[in-house]
Amino acid sequence: MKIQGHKRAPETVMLRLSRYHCLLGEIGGERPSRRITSRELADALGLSEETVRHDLKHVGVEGRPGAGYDMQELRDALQDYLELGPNHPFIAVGNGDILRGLEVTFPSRDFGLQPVAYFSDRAQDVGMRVGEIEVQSLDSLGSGGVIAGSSLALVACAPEAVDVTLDALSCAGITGVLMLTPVLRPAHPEGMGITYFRLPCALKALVSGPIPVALTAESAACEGPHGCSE
Amino acid sequence: MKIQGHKRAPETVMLRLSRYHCLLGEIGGERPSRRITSRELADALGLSEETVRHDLKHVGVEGRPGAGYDMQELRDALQDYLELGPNHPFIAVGNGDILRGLEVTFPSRDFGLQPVAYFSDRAQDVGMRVGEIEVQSLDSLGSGGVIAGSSLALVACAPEAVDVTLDALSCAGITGVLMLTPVLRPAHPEGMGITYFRLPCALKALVSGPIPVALTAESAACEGPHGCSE
DNA sequence: TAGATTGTTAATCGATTAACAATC
DNA sequence: TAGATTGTTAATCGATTAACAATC
Repeated sequence: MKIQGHKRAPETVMLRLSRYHCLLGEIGGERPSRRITSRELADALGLSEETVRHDLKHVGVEGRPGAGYDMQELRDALQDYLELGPNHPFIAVGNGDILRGLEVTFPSRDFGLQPVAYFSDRAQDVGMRVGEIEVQSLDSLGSGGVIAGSSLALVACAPEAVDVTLDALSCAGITGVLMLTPVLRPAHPEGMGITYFRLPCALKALVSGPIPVALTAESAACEGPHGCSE
Repeated sequence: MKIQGHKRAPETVMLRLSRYHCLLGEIGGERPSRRITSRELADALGLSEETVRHDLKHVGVEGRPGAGYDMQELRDALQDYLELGPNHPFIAVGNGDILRGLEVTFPSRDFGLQPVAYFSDRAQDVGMRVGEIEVQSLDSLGSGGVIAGSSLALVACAPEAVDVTLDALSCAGITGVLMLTPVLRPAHPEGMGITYFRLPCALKALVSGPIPVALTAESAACEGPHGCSE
């Protein structure tokens, strides 16, 4: 029942906006309140400063010529534009191992994201504790209705469980899914946005040489031999 | 010491080529040898048929007007162009949990990818078995030299360990890295191509509404309410 | 004021889509 | 031959880069 206010910027831009938001969260901790220029942002993320300014136009913050943008203001504006809460809730679906592993690999709270529930498709995982959270059965997700305030899910279940999972998530009111499980074309529940991270494809595309990129994803590379202690 | 033969197609195209390769691997098992049209490929992956034909031009396979492409020939050509072996080796770096979890979530062998070594940055994980593979210490990677025949790595270590990991991988001769750990700007060893999957950014970009996309990544979505048994 | 950086418009570049003739 | 689908060229679209005047 959420109303789409503004017209969203193109996907490419949305992705970069969230990178600015992540970056500001990181350096905001260091130097609390100061100004930051489009050049600084650009350098930090490997973009051009024009791109940054163009992107920022979308969110409607005003910079000060000669001085740059107010960090606090910029971060707030981004958060607003992205419709993010200060500790934005999300749920995750996957086997117990990957849920536990992700807590280390992806410390979501450091990025302003808060896991609020974990679900597994494996019976053996149910009841296990991962961090502060007790793993629930996928069935309880399907029947249980809406998960408190969350519309976001990270899915890393087994390939066989993808369709069931998406159905259950849809019923639970999830509208945005980040899919880590590699599937070619899952059944797309209506009203659900899915972003795919295709591990096998990204790996295959990497083989034939450096200088690869994925969008989610920007990347850099340099030719020449690497200097090792060998 | 690999020589770059052909000029690589643009990144977007490379990514789609690897999707075709994955798809052919999947349906190749079902119906062994037959022809497939650009329309079929396009429909299966949510692309336009013109895009498919353009992409396929890059790899240099010839289709037959009125009939389509020979599936076997196409798959071989893609494999060739992507410089993939039939069971292409890769290594993975991450904590024991995520390594074990990924075996389920991402059954790499089904996609023609073969994990040949696992490394962890946590002492407690060393010696543990994940599938057939014994987890080694990250240190042994740094000192050990080249890993048999592999130049590809999937990295899902802790954020603190990213720089160390990349250095070690570089020394071990790894030239392509798929980075799951979210880091803004890691030190890039020379000659290494890194693709980033930015979990926090992708999640944040998903919040403000359906119809998101990431490149790695295509996605679809529809407006309107979803039909649930509620 | 001078210096720096923004906001904005125009130019370039690349990728996708459309159109259609060539071909099996 | 007729039908279908490829290969290829042109048109469109969007995103990035460049240029520069406006402004703090």
